[in-house]
Amino acid sequence: MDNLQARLAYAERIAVFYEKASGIPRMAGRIMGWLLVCDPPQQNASELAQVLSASKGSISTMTRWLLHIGLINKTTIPGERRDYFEIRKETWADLLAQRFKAVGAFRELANQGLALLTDPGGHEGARLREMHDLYAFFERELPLLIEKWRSERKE
Amino acid sequence: MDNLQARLAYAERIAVFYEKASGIPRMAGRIMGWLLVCDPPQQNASELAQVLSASKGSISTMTRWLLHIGLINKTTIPGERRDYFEIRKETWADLLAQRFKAVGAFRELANQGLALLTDPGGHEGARLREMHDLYAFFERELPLLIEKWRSERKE
DNA sequence: CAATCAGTTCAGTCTTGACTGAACTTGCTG
DNA sequence: CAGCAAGTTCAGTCAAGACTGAACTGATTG
Repeated sequence: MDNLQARLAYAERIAVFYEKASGIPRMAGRIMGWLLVCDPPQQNASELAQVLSASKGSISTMTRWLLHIGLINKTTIPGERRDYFEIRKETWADLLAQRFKAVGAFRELANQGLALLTDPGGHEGARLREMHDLYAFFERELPLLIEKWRSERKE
Repeated sequence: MDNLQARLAYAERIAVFYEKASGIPRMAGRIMGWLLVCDPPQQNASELAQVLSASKGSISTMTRWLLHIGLINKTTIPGERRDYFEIRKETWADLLAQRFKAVGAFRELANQGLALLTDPGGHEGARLREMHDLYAFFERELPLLIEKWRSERKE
């Protein structure tokens, strides 16, 4: 690989970005960033630890977490001890779909708030009704958008 | 107010939720939560500090921050020293619109990654191209969705 | 002008959680 | 079976940043 340093810097940039935007642990972001630009696209834990200057411990913890939330795949070649990690196909759409699920929870929270008010339908409830209606709107529309993306993609 | 305790518990729940979902500081979330259900909807700093059992310092810091990102309004009654805070109208749509701007940055990041590859159009670049295309799609569609919401709302 | 009230700033405390390193488990290989 | 390589677990360290409390600024009022 010719530009190792540049690719490492890129992984770091991805990590910082995801940390800011979604609170993803720095090291998990580094792994994701590196798996986006490394060659070959499959890497084992030792390689990750070495190239990212990280302990095996944090690689283990973070890969397990990334597996759990479905951002990466673990593939084992039969007859080999090593586990290989790679970016999952469809990762991004799935990630967004999952993130969007929080919208429903917010809509529900707004409901619970309205239930506390003396007059939910009146002036007092206007703040929460606006919140509720917006989240309900997006709860309805966002899955359609993902669907649209998936069908556009297939063509 | 009859159910002060219940409303406080609600503010706390909102705070925890926003902390998990968006990394918003706990106290800022409490203020938001309380401003959603308090009566009257305007509250000054001392009231907030007292009801939320917080120091004036953190109320000051967090209200400034909430003002900065546009979630609340500060209104001063002429001839009064006190500042009153309240949830901004249109807060939620603005908040989402702002959050969605990050999507453009991600699309751009994917571009930068592709520029690092030897053969961006080939097999090696497939991971980043998928990321790029998805974010580009949402960068295009999400503003339309907010627009749709705003026009539906006006009716 | 003294007294008080509303709010800001800032140094210090405390908590949380990411990360390391070492001990441990597991499975392959000669 | 001994030795080694891959990975996991966990106790301990460290840093970031949320929050407090006290000192401060500035405005109002008697």
